[in-house]
Amino acid sequence: MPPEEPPTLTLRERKKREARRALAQAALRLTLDRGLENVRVEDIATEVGVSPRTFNNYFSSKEQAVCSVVIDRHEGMREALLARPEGEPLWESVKQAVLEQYSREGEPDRAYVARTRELMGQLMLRGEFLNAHAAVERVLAETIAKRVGGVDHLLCRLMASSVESAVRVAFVNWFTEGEPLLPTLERLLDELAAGMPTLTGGTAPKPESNATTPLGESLC
Amino acid sequence: MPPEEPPTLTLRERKKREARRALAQAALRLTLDRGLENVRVEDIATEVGVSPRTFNNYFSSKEQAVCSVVIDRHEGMREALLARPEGEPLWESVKQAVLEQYSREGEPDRAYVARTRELMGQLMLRGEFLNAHAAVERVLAETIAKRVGGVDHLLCRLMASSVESAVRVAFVNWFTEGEPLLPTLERLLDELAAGMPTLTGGTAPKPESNATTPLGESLC
DNA sequence: CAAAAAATTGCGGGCCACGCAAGTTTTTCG
DNA sequence: CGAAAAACTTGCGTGGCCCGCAATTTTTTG
Repeated sequence: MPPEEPPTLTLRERKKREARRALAQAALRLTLDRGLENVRVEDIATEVGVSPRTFNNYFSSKEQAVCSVVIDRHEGMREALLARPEGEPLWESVKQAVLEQYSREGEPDRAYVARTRELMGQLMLRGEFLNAHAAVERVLAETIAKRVGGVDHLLCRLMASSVESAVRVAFVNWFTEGEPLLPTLERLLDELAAGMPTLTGGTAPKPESNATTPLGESLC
Repeated sequence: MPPEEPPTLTLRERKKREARRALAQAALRLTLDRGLENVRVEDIATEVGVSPRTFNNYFSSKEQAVCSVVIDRHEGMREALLARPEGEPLWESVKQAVLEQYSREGEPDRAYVARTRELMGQLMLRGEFLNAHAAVERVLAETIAKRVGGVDHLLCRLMASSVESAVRVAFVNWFTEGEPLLPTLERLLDELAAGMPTLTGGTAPKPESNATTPLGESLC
């Protein structure tokens, strides 16, 4: 008998994950090469060596397969957030967790920038990409709730949702303007945490003492 | 010759708008009655008295037709925002504009709550609803940019995006918890404007002088 | 009123999602 | 171990959707 006894991972389970992963990757690769509309389900299935029908056992659409990469991101995000030290301010924790997650993936490949841009456009159009982000958002909200003691779910969802907004905006900015992702992301999260003083600078709704936003003028 | 000379609205144009509107409404009504999966394109077309092929001249999918109601909201939002007085603080303007728009539509029909919930579930699943929100978001960002002088587009997009986040969260809260929409919305927008002090209250990232957030304790 | 411009419609094709009923692989248990 | 059970894969067939194309009808224009 084999000495390896995987704790809770039956062989079946491993195979399933493997297949799913392979399908998602194939879908992404083919889409980056040819554009989404030139990839048939049959192509993806063939690439992995599996029947088209089987593809639909794992994903109910091409778009879903491509976006599953985005969805899987939630795991890393949750772990990163829960791993932050106890006493740290919430916004700082969230910021670091998000940055950590996105720096782990690295700035996307230079050669694929054009393709990725195209892909993003298509996925934005079809709603599937946004849908995927919504999934990440739910997990993030849960995690935030756990982090702060889980009282006001509404606010947790708001925070998660607006953080995802920042991510999306930064992403779009990256692939339309070519500016690096992480600095933009950091800046946007800081703005969020402060109620966007740079925009509202001259006419802050809750200035109290708006000594923190005099330099915002240069941009707005 | 007819004495009426519509300024820039040719007859053709009116018919098109009418048809589009009729199709969208039919799509929404049927979906609320039966659920999206039980509505075929053919049904919608028949309801309006038009060929199925024509439906696809106006909308490229059922989902798009249903969501066009959401998209049309952007018009009202833009006007409302641009109509706010000059000197008003930006967050206040945005808040009032959004509230105005959503109070104009009125709290949704009691009888349709259950149906609407179901519909939202389906539309959330298909990403089309989120897609529609993204469209509103783009217009909102533009409008905000115009409002503040249009310099930092990135921040404008962030603000628009997070405002839409608040709207979505309030909406979901409405149809899952049954709480009234407008008060929730107002509260969420206030929280956004202040960087969500209620959540981060005890551990604000940019306290400077955190004399503004002592009362947040009650919730968090 | 006639020619031009624009919309509607039917048809045909390609593709996609999924239910169903074999067939195959993995797991379980005596 | 070895057979029954459970889980996954696959082919087939169905219904549906989206869209290009070309013919027809409607509206506009001069």
